[in-house]
Amino acid sequence: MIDETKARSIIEPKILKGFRDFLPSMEIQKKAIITKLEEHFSLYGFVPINTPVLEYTEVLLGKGGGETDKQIFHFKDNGDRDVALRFDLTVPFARFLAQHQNELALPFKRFHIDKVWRGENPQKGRFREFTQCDFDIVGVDSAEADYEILAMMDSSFALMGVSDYQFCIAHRGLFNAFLAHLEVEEKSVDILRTVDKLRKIGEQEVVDLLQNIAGSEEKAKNILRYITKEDASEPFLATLERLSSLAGGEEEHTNRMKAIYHYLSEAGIEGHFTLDPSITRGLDYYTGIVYETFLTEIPHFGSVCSGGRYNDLASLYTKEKLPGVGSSIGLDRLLSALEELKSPILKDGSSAELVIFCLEESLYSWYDSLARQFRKQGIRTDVYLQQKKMPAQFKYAQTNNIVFGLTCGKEEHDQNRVTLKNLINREMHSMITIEEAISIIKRN
RNA sequence: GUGGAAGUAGUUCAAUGGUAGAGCACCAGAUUGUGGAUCUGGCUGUUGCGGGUUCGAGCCCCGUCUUCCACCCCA
Repeated sequence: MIDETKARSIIEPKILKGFRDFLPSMEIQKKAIITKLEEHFSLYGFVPINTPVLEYTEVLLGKGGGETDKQIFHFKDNGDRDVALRFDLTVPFARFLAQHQNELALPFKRFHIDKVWRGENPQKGRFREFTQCDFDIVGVDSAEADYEILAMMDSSFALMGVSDYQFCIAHRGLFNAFLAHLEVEEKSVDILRTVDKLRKIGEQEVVDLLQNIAGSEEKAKNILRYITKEDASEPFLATLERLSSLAGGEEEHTNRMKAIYHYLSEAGIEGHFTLDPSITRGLDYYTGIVYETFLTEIPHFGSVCSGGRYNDLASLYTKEKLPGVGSSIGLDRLLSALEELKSPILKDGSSAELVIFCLEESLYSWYDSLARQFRKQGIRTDVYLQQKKMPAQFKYAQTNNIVFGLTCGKEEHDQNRVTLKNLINREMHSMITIEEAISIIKRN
């Protein structure tokens, strides 16, 4: 006989850089949050869609060029087609809209929670495979739509139990008007990227860089004046007026922002939003309001929820003009951040609420019938599948964070009673009826 | 993709170029129809992987993989 384990060569179990396994404790929490968000979006009348993980490379790259090219996973499939893993959920959504516009009623409100892939170098909170949670409104260009997305961001964060965050918002259109007023709009991409670094490298560094880009110290200082607040307490509307006049008395975008702020105030949530003109967003398809979300204690983690208005996203795929506004929550980054913060939101997930211990293997059928009765009541019930000594069974319950255990043997079976134990405080309820056990568990 | 630091048991960490270590966790047995105990015993491991230098490498050199950090960009 050949020793099989020795004859067979073992393949080293390993996974790719930036990719991760999720153990039950983490996956249970992630699934719970996703379920909550899905229910939440449905309450706003949003509908779920899905798109393929793999698309034609040309579809995802669009006009191509830029950073996306370098970060996208692409390869030839078995039929020699150029294919790519989706880089975000927004571009496939644009393709989806162009392809199905006749089947959809506008405005169209959709959400999509799924994985995306980027060939970036990983760091803490930055992965090559991660889950995004997108929600968008397409087919309407109005302050009401802009506001609704912001309101949903706010209620989503409240729902997830996250505290100490700040939604930073700005207006790309207003900023572009300002750059045009300064006559440096042809440099806008470089300027946007530099401005974005303000909170990282500081004012002086930004001015130096801007001076090279814009051509004069005067213009660089003007840009800095635009992107910095007079002081931290400057009110939203005062900042807005100042930006408007710096942009030469711009009205259209300013009025939009005023209207959005009005709705936020009426809803009583304006305090969660800061007008931060240094927020610009690198992606060049944004045309209106833009936003990023930082956790107060760890801003270096980067934005955990961002997005904005894009008034011509589907233009690559259709001649029809489809304005939209949307937002994306970085679920994996948010979870990493909460882990870093040791957030109490991340309680250990449990596999079940009740475990039926095995005291007598011969009573298995009875255990199973008990389990069916508990499950009928919606109680997640686990049956221990072999007769092991009790410490081992208790340990099993502990590892899986199960609160209640049913310890029943011949005595209980003969009297059709059960003995229920709270495994946390070790309180025993001996020889009670199943109905009593159910109500104790439900009360917990 | 570029640059820097690190990688030792399941985990937290030790070991001058000279024989693989400690706590916790885990498994088995010792008393069990009720626990986190004690005792005994055990696995704790090709020192991330592959080469090189050396009589001899966890340690020095090269490559590679992964993690973390910075850049780039971003969720």
